[in-house]
Amino acid sequence: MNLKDINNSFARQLYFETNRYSEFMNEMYLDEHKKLGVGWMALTHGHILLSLYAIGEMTMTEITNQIRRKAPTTTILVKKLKKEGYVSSKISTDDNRISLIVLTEKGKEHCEKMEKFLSDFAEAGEKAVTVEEVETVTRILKKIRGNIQLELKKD
Amino acid sequence: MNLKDINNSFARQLYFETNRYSEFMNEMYLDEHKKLGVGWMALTHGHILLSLYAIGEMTMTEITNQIRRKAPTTTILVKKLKKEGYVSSKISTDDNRISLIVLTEKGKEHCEKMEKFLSDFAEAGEKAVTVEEVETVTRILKKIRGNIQLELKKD
DNA sequence: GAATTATACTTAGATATCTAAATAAATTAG
DNA sequence: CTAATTTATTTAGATATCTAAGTATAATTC
Repeated sequence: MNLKDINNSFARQLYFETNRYSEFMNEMYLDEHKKLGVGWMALTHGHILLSLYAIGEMTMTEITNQIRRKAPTTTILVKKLKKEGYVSSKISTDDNRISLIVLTEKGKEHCEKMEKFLSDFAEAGEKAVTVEEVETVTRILKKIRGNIQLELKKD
Repeated sequence: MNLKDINNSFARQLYFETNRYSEFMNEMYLDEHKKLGVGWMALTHGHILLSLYAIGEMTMTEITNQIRRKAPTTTILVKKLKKEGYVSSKISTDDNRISLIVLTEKGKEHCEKMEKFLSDFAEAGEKAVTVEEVETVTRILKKIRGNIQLELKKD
């Protein structure tokens, strides 16, 4: 297989397409943040706030898992959110190592403002594709990941 | 639509799945770079080298388009690659603003080493999925992007 | 119950990435 | 032909992200 073929390979084509989708989601969120006057807020900050809104109080480790980043990233992002007044923290009474993070009023208000956008966003998605189509995409992407991993581990 | 539904919406599910795919590709590349003793080399550095290998001489702007990053990022990445001896540059004789970037011997050797990996990678992908499946994924992701953009632009 | 190991989180340091502004050369317009 | 605009690239400054190492507390083991 030559370089040109490699560049046009299925794996690569799907990589470009999945990247484009991720970037698209990112842009839509950032545009909305700008509209709400919080242009400094990255997608991940928003993700933390919305998780807290949905789930309630969370530990740093739980947030880390939710946003699928490493622990130091969470430290920095939560510090920023605290500085801007969107969250507050307290030490767990059960375990002094654990910080419990909660939304402030300002944080809740932000999430309420985002809800309309998110809802419209989600509904536009539901209209565009069916549950079968989502499953198809998921299945195919998983299959190619699985197979590549399997084949490359042979050696 | 409530928050829980939003979080489980098609758009969001696909976002998680596409992210997982991108991250998977990233990890596989980085593992290979580590194996080749170039752990410092990010996916994008590799992308630049392989584009130069496939296309030959490129300007900074052309590289910027290839890697789909902004111009200052290209400056930094190419500077690093130059410092490490993988590329060299010269000013265009036609237009003094333009830098032409080429692979050095070391850069070519790196790409040759990567070729086996990329080829195995691509072939594992070809075995896993069909052209129809790739088209299906592409079509569905495009459709949902297009529809969300359309619906949200109404206001 | 002292010593070891595990867990939760932060700090330090590096870097890929961005936007905005600067530089410098080429092109266009009046 | 000079002035304004466009184009190619870099510099400056910020930040989200990472790994590795540090700190402090809790749990386990001998």
